[in-house]
Amino acid sequence: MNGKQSIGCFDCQAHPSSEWCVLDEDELALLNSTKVQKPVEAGSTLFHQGDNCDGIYCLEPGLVGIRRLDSAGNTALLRLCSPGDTIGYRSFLLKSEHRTTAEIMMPSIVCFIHRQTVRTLLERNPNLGLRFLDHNVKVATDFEERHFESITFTVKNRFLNLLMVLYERFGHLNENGESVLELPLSRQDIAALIGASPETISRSITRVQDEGLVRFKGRQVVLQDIDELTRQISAS
Amino acid sequence: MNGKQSIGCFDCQAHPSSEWCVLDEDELALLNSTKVQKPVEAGSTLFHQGDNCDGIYCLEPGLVGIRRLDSAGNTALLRLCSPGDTIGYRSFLLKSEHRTTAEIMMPSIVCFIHRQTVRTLLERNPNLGLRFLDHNVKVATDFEERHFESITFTVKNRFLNLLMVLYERFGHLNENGESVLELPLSRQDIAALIGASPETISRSITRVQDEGLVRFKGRQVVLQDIDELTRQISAS
DNA sequence: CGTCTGGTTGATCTAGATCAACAGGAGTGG
DNA sequence: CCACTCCTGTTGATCTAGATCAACCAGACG
Repeated sequence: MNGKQSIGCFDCQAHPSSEWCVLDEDELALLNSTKVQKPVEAGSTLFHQGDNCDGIYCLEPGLVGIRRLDSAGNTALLRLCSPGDTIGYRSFLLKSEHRTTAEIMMPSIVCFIHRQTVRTLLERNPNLGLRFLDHNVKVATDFEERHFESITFTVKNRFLNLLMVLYERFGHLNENGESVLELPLSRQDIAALIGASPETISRSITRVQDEGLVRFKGRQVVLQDIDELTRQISAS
Repeated sequence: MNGKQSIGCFDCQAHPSSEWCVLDEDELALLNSTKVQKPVEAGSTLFHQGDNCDGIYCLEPGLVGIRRLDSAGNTALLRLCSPGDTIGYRSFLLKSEHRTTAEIMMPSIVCFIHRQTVRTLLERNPNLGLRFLDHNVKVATDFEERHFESITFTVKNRFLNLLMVLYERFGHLNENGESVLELPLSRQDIAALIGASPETISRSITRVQDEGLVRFKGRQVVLQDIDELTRQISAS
C-alpha cells in the first residue's frame, strides 16, 4: 500500500486493549485499508496546538506526551499516552482545532485514521462510541484525581506518585529482584508533568534518596521500599 | 405516581440541553415512568463518596457541587453542576462506587434514574451513548484546562477566572447596565474550588476591589471592567 | 443574652520559585 | 588531540506567594 511493510490492524498488538477491539471483520478491513501507519522518531510531533483536526491517531509501541502552551509562554505536560491509546479524538469529537501538542517521547509507531473513516465507523458500530465513552470516562476520572492531588499533595508526594504510576507502566524486576524503572522522561519533563520547577525535582530526588526510599542513577530508578512509598503517598 | 405534582420528562426545561434529548417518544415514556423526581434542599446530598452507584441523577433547576475527600482529611470542591447536567454517570459507567460526594448547593429539583433504565436506554438508543460521550469530552477538556490553569495561574487569576465563569452562568445586567452576579457559593467553597485557603480568597477580594476591577457586597458582585478582567486573566 | 458560623485582617512561617554558578557529557570543528 | 559550545542536571542563596495561626467582628438563632 504505502510501500512499507506494515502490521495489519488484525495483528496489531495494541488491538485488544484499544477502542477498536469491538469492530467486526468488515469494519476492521475498512480501518486497515484507510489507515496510514508510520514510524515516528522521538522529538517529532503528531500535531500542534491550533492545528486543524483531520483525524485521529492510534499509538502502537511508543510513548507520546501531550503538551499545552498558553499566550504568556507557560507550558505544561498534561499527560502521557501509552500503547493502545487513541490520540486526538477529543478535538475530533468537539469539531475544534487541536488544543494541545502531541509530541513523540520515544521512537513510536503510530496509525493515522482519517476523519471520514472514524465517522463511518462510529455510525456503523454503536459499540465503538461506547468504547470511546468508557475510555474517556477513565481519562476524565484520572484528570479529576490529578487535579485533586495537585491541590492537596506536596511536590515530593506528587513526584513519588508519578514514580509509582510510571513503575506500573514501565517498571520490572531486575536480576536481584529489585523493582527498577527506566525513566522515559527528562527531569524537565517530569517537572512540567507535575507542575514544579526542575530545581525542585532535583531536590526532591536527593531528598527521597537520602531517606532511602529510591535510588537514582541517571534515568535508572530503583524503588527500594514500595510499601513505604505507597504509605507516604497516601499519608498526605 | 409518587403522589406529588411532577413535571414530565416531555416538558422538562432541562430537556433540550441534556443528554436525553435524543430519546424518542417511547423511550422518553419509559424514562418518565421509572424516574423518581424530587425536590432537594440545600445542604443535603445525592450520594456520598464510597456509596454504591444505583443509578444516575439529572439536575433540573438548581446547583450541585461535587466534593472529594481523602484519607488525610483534605477536601476539595471539584466542580459545579448546572441544570441539565447528568450527575454520577461516571461511576455508573465505571461500575465502581461513587468517588465523590454530590452536595446540593441551592434548592434544586433532581430526577433519579435507576441503573436498569439507563442500561436499557443505552442499549436501545446508540445516540444516547454518543451524547454522553460528547458531554464527557467537554468535561474532560474542562478538567484539562483547569489542571493547566492551576499549574500556571496565580490564585488571584484563578479567582478572577472563576468569577467570569460564574458570571456567564449566573450573571446578568442590573438596571444601571452593570454586570452583576449573585454568588452561589460561600467564600470557603470558592476557596475549596480553586484550591486556596479562605484567607487568601478574602485577601484577593480586597485586592481586586482596591484595583477597582470588581465590587463586593456579601454575595453580590459587580464586575466593573470586564474587558480589563479578561485581559488580566489571559496575561498570565 | 450567649453561642456559632462565616468572613476579614494581621503576624508569622514555609514550600517552592527564581536567580546564579557550576559540573558532566555530547557533539563539532580545527 | 584539545578547545569550543550546547544541553541537562545539580547545588546554593535568596525571595515570595500563599498557608497557617490567631484575634476579632457581624449576623443568625436558640
